[in-house]
Amino acid sequence: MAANSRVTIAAHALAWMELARRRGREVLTSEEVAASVNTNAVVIRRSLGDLQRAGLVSARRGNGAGFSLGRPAAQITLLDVWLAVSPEPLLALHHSEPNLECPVGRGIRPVLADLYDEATDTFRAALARSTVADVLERILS
Amino acid sequence: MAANSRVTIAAHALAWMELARRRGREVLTSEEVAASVNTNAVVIRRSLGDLQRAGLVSARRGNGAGFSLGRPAAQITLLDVWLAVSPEPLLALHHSEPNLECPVGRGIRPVLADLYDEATDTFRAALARSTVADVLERILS
DNA sequence: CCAAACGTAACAAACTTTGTTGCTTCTACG
DNA sequence: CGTAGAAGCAACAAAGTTTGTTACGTTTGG
Repeated sequence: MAANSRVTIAAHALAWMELARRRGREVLTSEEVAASVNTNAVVIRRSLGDLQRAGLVSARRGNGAGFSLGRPAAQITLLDVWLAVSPEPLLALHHSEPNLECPVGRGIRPVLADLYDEATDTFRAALARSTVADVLERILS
Repeated sequence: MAANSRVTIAAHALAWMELARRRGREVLTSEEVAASVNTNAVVIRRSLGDLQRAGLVSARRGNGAGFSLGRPAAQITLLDVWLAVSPEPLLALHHSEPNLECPVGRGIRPVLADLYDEATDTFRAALARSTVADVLERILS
């Protein structure tokens, strides 16, 4: 249960919302999304809450309410999704400070942080190349 | 404590071993490495054990034993380190199977797996561009 | 033989993730 | 204007990781 499946859950929800939209259902409840993802509705509300904070979906409350896409699926990249739901860096530095009396302990953190950032940037760029619409297209083809 | 600091610990250990080597100390004990990283010697033995299994370091046991680099620091990339210590994928799929009666639930997993693999490959390629020797150079400069 | 150091198992503490329940808040609609 | 339906949210448990720690076996140079 270690790794992050939040991007997967969120991307699944968005693709399903887009498919429903094409079928004429603009708004879905968390229950309906949860049925496709096969999880609890609260888990979906939490995930879609993250996406809402990032503007990727909008939520209406009250009777007959639910979630809808905040903008066209072709304008939501997987990078947008990742940024919305994934607060953790891909690689972490030491969590207890290294020994500063050692030259390596003293100097290694900015060096690694820099290299990790570079690698993370290429990862992000790759995610930015696919949209929710692309994902749905590939699912349906 | 969520994210992976194993690459950091291992890279720190390797850079320190290389610096010690240049100073004439070919072999370091786990205690000596632990002192620089500022952690427990058993943690270092676990980490260097992973690296040893990947051929990046060698360990000698018995009296006067310790760890030494398995090949030149300029030939150990951060990708080698990552592969040696990081079994987890960067992004995970659903851990409970999605609803297979929904088109999205049925088709999304290979699509996402493919996209995640692409992004992970660029991440790996970025890590492959730096070696332990590069890291040490940047620390010392 | 024996001392030094790796190898490894076992365990606790802290933390995350997911799932779940229960309650509150909002709002469209009759 | 009340009510039902649905999001929002807090709290909690179960399971899993990570890190640190102790303890003990295993190896080997001298």
